[in-house]
Amino acid sequence: MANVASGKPYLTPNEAAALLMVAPATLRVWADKGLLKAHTTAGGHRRFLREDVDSFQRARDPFIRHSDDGLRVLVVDDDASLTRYLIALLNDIAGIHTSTAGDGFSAGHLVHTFRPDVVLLDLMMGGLDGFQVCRQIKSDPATRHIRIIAITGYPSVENIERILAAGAEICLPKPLDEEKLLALLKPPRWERRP
Amino acid sequence: MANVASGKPYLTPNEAAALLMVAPATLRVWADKGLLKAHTTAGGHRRFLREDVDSFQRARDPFIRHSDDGLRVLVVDDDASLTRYLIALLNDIAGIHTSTAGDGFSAGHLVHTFRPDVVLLDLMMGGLDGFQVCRQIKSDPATRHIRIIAITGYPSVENIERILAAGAEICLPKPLDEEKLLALLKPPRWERRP
DNA sequence: GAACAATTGGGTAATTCGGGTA
DNA sequence: GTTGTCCGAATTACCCAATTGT
Repeated sequence: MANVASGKPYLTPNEAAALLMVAPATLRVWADKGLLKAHTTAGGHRRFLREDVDSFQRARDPFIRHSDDGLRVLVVDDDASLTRYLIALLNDIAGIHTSTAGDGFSAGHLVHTFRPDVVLLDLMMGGLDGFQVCRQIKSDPATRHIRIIAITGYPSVENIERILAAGAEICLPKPLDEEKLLALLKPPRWERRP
Repeated sequence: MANVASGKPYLTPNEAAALLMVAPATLRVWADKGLLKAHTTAGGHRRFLREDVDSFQRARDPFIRHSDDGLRVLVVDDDASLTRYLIALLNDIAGIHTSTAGDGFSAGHLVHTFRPDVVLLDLMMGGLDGFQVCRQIKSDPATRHIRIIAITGYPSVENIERILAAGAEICLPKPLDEEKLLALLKPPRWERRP
């Protein structure tokens, strides 16, 4: 359970199996054959890294491009000026695709149609409870893997703890620290392996 | 508040073939021709996403009826008592499955995960613009087929015209006329509308 | 730390799948 | 254009003790 940020850095067999669209039993076979890199806990249970699963899938499924042609970032905020600023910032970086939602329905819609890798989520926007949104994204197996970076103008200890408990990876205060944000977006699971 | 009904996030060839009402062999042909989007497992087996199967089917026959196991109704309203009442009313009818959303995000989420045939949409709920929701559902090819029944406590001529223009099928005033609602839900749902 | 529910591993048998061909 | 059939291969179901997480 000890890890750096808050989200789980690994996938359990069930989660990995769901991602690869296969039964857990099949995953064991693959891992045993050495096709898919797996780590083991002290008790012998398998744990998978997202990047390993991704590259495994990418190597064999022609229809998976998900992480192949760019990082997909969804900005959820009703502050149009901040949104524009963020989009401009992110679009300048090669390989980042963006989309925005200014209301709850769009956010819920785009989580499925845009299929973001990361969501930049404003905690308090009109008519939208960021905590609940985060919890919902994390509770659906189909969207659980999406990284959530919370943004708030009220970075109280309580707010930060709540959103991390809801599954967010980190909570950034406003005004945003550009470099920090970009550093968060770029490195993790973005390197490609042969 | 929002119950999410989801099992496996993917379909095996047999399951997909059953949904499309063809033999598995036919599915292979379609997938090979690229007509139906298919993922492949490491061992070469095909896997299908519900959403891909649905859109394929809809492309072949826009008037086909999808859920064989009953009418799926999504109630979008933040008035918990009205919601409970509606759910109780609808659940009494054999063959009707229900789900509810009390906020915008849940609504956007459930439109994709619950896959309703009909949405009962409150026009003015806190933080949610019913007109825009309606417009969004109707503008997405993946959800365009969903019937929208609007509900409002302010059935002004303007409101009614606006929501119908946004793509709703009808606008019912509050308090609800039970019989009218049920009459709308029950018989016609695969009649062809031009 | 102890208790409990959910998940996992391992092994084998049963099922489903792909590709070629009719 | 769709389906049936055959066979080797891939995937899955099933059992229960052990591990994990809360």
